[in-house]
Amino acid sequence: MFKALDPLLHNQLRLSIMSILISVDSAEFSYLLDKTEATRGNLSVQINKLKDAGYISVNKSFRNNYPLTTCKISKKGISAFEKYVEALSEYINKN
Amino acid sequence: MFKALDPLLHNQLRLSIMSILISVDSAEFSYLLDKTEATRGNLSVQINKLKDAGYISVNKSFRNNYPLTTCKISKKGISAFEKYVEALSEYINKN
DNA sequence: AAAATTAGGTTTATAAAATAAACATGTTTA
DNA sequence: TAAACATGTTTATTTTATAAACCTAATTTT
Repeated sequence: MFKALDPLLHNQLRLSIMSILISVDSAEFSYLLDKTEATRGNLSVQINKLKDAGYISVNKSFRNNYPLTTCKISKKGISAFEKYVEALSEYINKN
Repeated sequence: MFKALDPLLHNQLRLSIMSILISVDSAEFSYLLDKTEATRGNLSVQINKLKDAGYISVNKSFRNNYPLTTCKISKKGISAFEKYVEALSEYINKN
């Protein structure tokens, strides 16, 4: 009756990250920090979980001598997100 | 930017329970067990959390000599559910 | 030029939550 | 009357989320 909800997406911070990434080309760590209002530690952990799942790719470089981490959603991430939204609609569309 | 997601509702089993209860007058423990496919232990725990939050009321009686637990969503539960759905739509409506 | 502060994260330790397994209590059936 | 069933509850374990502490290097302040 109820489809499973991808546990990786069914978390507020990770869902926020994915929600942002799905509507931009890519986003910097600081941008995600600002938009999600998470702590740096938590953001770092959740970014890595999404990366490990292959839902996003993470690029590390330097800008003005400072480390710069940039995230981008992957095809797999997009389809997981879409699937999650579809599954969820089963729960919340009280038909 | 992102509204908080009521942690009580942001759980697959509790959300399933609420999703069922919002569309029926009341539901028995066994019915919820069947529809959610949860274990009895997990269902029991989550029902109690929803009850403690005032999102549902729980009635205990007997039928054919066996215990019978019946659940019903409350006004508070309905509005929490609606609020949750609204908050969630912020995350998943990639506008 | 040392000390303090900022930038940009990561790692680790703790707290909270989810879940299954074990238990409880009574009932029915072989 | 012993085994199996019905209906949950409690407890113990595993998983997860999160914040605090830490790290490295760059920059600013005194």
